[in-house]
Amino acid sequence: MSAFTIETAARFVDQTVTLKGWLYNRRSSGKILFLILRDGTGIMQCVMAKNNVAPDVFAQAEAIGLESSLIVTGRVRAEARAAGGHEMDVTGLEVVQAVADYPITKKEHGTAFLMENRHLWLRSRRQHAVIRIRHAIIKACRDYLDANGFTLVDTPIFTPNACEGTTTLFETQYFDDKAYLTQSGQLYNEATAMAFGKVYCFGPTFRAEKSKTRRHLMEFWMIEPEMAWATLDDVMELAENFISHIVAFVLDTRREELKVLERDTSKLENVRAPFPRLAYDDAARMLEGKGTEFVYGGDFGGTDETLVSEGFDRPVMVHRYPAAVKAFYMETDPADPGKALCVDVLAPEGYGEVIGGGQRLADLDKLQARIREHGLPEAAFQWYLDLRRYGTCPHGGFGMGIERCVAWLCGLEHIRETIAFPRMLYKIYP
RNA sequence: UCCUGAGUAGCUCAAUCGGCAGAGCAGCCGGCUGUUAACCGGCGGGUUGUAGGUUCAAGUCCUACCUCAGGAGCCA
Repeated sequence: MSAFTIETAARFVDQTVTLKGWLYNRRSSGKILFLILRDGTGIMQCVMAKNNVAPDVFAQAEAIGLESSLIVTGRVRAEARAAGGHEMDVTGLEVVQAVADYPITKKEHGTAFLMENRHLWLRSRRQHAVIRIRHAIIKACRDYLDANGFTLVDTPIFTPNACEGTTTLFETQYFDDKAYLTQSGQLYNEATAMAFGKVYCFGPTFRAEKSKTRRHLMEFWMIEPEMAWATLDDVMELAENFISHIVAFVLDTRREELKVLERDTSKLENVRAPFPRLAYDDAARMLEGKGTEFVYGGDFGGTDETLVSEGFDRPVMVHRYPAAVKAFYMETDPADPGKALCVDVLAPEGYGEVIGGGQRLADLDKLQARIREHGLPEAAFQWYLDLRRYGTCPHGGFGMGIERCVAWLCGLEHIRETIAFPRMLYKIYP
């Protein structure tokens, strides 16, 4: 009986249960009171008839404000008229705390107000659905890699050097030294892949880019698998199977939440491997005459990504970008030395890049030359170069940004809703 | 960092050419035994983001600043 939660109400039909939760909404019709409670697992309508409870209990229930914490006792009943399919006939009520003036009301609010009250906004139905889908996505990521021979080896958050010299790092004091917050676990992944074969890391990453768009956070979570003895083709195959598994798992286990979000799930049903593969040169050709500012040889902008992906009903894998626009550790294409053996997976419906990865440069001399060309401090990379001195081999992997994946699967306008407490440009409260 | 837009009641927004500061929701009081953002009647609620300026008169026009939102670049 103590195990009752709203989510499992179907198992408790015709039983008297105790529900601990919060007052989500209330409607009244004279001598009958509809208390809509939430308990973290769902929402349930609790019906209190005036002649079923003591007069003071009824009066108390009429007076308490939204988000009052309550312990309600009553009998569970299947009821088609109630959202969720079940409701409770209330016989007992204990008010743990009567709340007045809960800031978030039933009518519409602006984004600024809701973000200022993010700690309370999380209680709302939409936000609840998003965070539960996020959880399902993370579980699917781990399950897939765990079931396919990958070992979780987490990488450090404090790092002494930049992974990619171009992006901005958050600098922090490390006793008498400076340290930076990680922006990728990839270089360390390469070390652990040489020790364990197939590995992944999963954790927060930090980018001090002054980006102010619907696709950027200063702090975001990234899952990064890395495989020894892998080519670009292996990396692409992993990426499409990985994403297919995640989408299938979410469709399978989070239907209710997708419904709350009014997500068009037909667009997600198509997401099955294999994904179309598009060479950079072909993608660039698709952009010709589309009126973008894209110039051949450069990277794609957000609108370019949308233009490329809109011709496909599932994610598209764009590979072999010009080496000049990619990071120093990318392996070059033996068939075209100007190109890097890399891949970006572009999500459909304009959600853009969710995965970036590729095959890593395996040769010691070439890697040393590349580090010099990029003006990176060679001394800091000695441990990384050791990986090429002692048993180098073809290897590769990718990183997937969890928040972009959540935004895509949930069909969200803005990435700020994909994490409980988003860190955004100049905004770090609450 | 750059470009654009917005700051008016607790919240979401009105306010015509510069001429008495308004509505819905929330709150409070009352009504209703099946409501679905319930509904119906009544009441209270304002230093119009901040600081200057123009004017008989500024929410409205001008200047600066602050905050927020949208977009760009960069990226996942």
